[in-house]
Amino acid sequence: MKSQPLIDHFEAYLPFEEDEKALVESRISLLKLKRKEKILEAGEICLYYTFVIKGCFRMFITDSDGKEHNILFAAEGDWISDIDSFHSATPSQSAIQALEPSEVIQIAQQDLYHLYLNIWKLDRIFKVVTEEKYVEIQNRVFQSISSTAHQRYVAFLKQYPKLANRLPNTQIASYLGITPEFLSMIRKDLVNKG
Amino acid sequence: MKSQPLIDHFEAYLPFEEDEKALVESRISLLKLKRKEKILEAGEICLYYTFVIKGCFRMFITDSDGKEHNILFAAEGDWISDIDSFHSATPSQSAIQALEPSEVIQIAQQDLYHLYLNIWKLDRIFKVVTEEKYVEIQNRVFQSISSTAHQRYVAFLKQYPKLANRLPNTQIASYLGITPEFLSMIRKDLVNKG
DNA sequence: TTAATTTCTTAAAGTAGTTTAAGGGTAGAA
DNA sequence: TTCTACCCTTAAACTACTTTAAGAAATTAA
Repeated sequence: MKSQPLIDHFEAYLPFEEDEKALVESRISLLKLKRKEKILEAGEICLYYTFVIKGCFRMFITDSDGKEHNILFAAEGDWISDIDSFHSATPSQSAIQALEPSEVIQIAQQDLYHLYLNIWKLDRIFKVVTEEKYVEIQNRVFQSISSTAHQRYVAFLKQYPKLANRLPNTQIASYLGITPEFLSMIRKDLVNKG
Repeated sequence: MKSQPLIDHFEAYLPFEEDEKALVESRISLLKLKRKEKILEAGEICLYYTFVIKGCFRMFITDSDGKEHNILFAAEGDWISDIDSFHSATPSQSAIQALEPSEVIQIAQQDLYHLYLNIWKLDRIFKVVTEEKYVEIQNRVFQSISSTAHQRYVAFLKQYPKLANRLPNTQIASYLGITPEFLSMIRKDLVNKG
């Protein structure tokens, strides 16, 4: 059943009946992506909530000088979408791109709303999922506002030890809000001074 | 009825029955605060979801050098709480303080959970409220990551024209992530160059 | 109304992080 | 296997923002 990874995810919050599982199964689609493929381009409307089964994605924005800035990463078991664009049906400011060959489950807007109306549990589950995502991004604001780049890099290593090994430093630098060159100097300092 | 402003807020999303209103009424409390009074200290567990009826609050963190950094503001009709601390019952990293004499409605954790169990609409409403808060903080990350302080100040003025007049520049500078001195120079530049 | 406190501004010196440039390393594609 | 595109590092010059200091203006408390 193609929705099994998603059902497992939901059942980590609340148990599901068979008819509920079947309804979910009927309203999702599976997608495979190559490295660098995008599931959302800046300026498009975000039409899907995307659940990562395998692989890794980045959400990023491009500033007025054409520079890309990573907002967040999503790996196995994470949701990724531009919530603003998805719900308001306005063009997205951000883009979402696979950093590795990846597999995802997608739910289109009208299907998600249909599921919300027919499975009350999903209101509760997505309330909690959104709260968790809120906490994640709030902690990102805490760090980016109150720490030096050096402290932020050390914190990133602690918080995402797996991602730190999977991602190229250019992507990490973009997430930390610094240049790859400056990250290089930080790494050098860390080796020298412990 | 002390819960009227909150009921009005809820009914902007979905209509409520009389018994639902009565249940809400029985599970909330009203609180008045003086300027500078805190509803949450850093290190405490956030015990309440707080809805602002009148006045204005800031949520801020204190870094290792003792400097305060504003994360967000909340005025009439906004919710404010440390969602992480509230749900995980762990000490809050942030503090919440009134910037003006204020009036709020508070819901304690166990009361909110009781309401969730008895009024299904609240799962949906708080899912949407949290999505809205997520979008707000995501836009903050977009700006803080991809703009100069000058651009961020101009964007702040456009986005929060009412707050810009109500708040002292020290609070705005802390939100923008710059010193009040540098904000002063930005304001001077704006007057000179348009 | 007065005193106390906070707020705003200016300016000079200092620093964290950027830019530019250039050489060497590494992985995916053909 | 070789090419090509990307990735990592170093270093010098540069810039956006901070720090410190100090005086004037505005708010708040008494």
